[in-house]
Amino acid sequence: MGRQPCCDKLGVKKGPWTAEEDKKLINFILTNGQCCWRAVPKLAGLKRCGKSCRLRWTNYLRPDLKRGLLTQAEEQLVIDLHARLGNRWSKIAARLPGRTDNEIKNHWNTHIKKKLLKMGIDPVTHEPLNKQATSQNSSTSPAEHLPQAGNNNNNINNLDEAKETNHEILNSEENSSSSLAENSSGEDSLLLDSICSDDSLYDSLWLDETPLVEALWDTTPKPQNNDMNFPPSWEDNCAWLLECQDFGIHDFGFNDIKSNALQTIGVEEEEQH
DNA sequence: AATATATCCAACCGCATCCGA
DNA sequence: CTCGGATGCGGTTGGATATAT
Repeated sequence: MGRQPCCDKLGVKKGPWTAEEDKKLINFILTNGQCCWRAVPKLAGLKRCGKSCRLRWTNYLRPDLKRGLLTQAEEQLVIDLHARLGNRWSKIAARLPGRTDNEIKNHWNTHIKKKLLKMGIDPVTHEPLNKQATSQNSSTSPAEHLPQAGNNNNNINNLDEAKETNHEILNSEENSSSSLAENSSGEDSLLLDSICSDDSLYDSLWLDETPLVEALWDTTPKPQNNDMNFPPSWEDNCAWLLECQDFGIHDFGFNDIKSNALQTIGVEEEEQH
């Protein structure tokens, strides 16, 4: 009854990844690209299910990942997008280059939610809490107001209002949290500013279209591509990845990521012995 | 210093969706 | 059109770490 679990085979490992496993997966993906995940464990010599490999790669090992806390601008963008998209973390993550849905989801649950509550804003509806108490009957989660295919006039019409609200949040945070402001890079601020000041771009953020900002970063396979083929966009644009396989990638700004990964591998290997 | 409690985040689980046969 | 396999997504869990008592 029901679907068989994908990882029910004996000998399929679960739990935290070891450095050795990371190494195998990194080497495999860098050499062969992201092909069908089901085949990856076997081909890479891993005793994991494909799902687990995909998750490990997309959430942790991918070289284009940013590390560390979300900047203020990113956080603000997450709030904006959450107000429109609800808990559609992958959609939100798609608008934040180098961030994963898991990361954003975790950050939302641990940081942003609390911040909004502290400020008297309901993190689900993005309405002021006291206002919500009076209009509880009609209020639902933002996701429920959302269009399935991006044509909800209410949302479009409310963009300015929502933008304003979110700018207020941003501004009040600037006053209350200098550390956040320090964390926010100039690039991020510019990114957010340009997005917020450009209505068409801002509107496009919550439509199911790849924004210009993201297009510059997008290294993921396009959906229409056959997964068995290494996506040309990824390979063509990231020839460096293949070069990175055997030597440093410090010239590309990803040095922290891979060297961290490999450092971690080294450290963990030492610890294990 | 020891213990309890809170917080964070990587990873898992199960359902939804996509897509080819 | 239907079915079944593969992948994607969002919710949840559990272990590690930080903080409070």
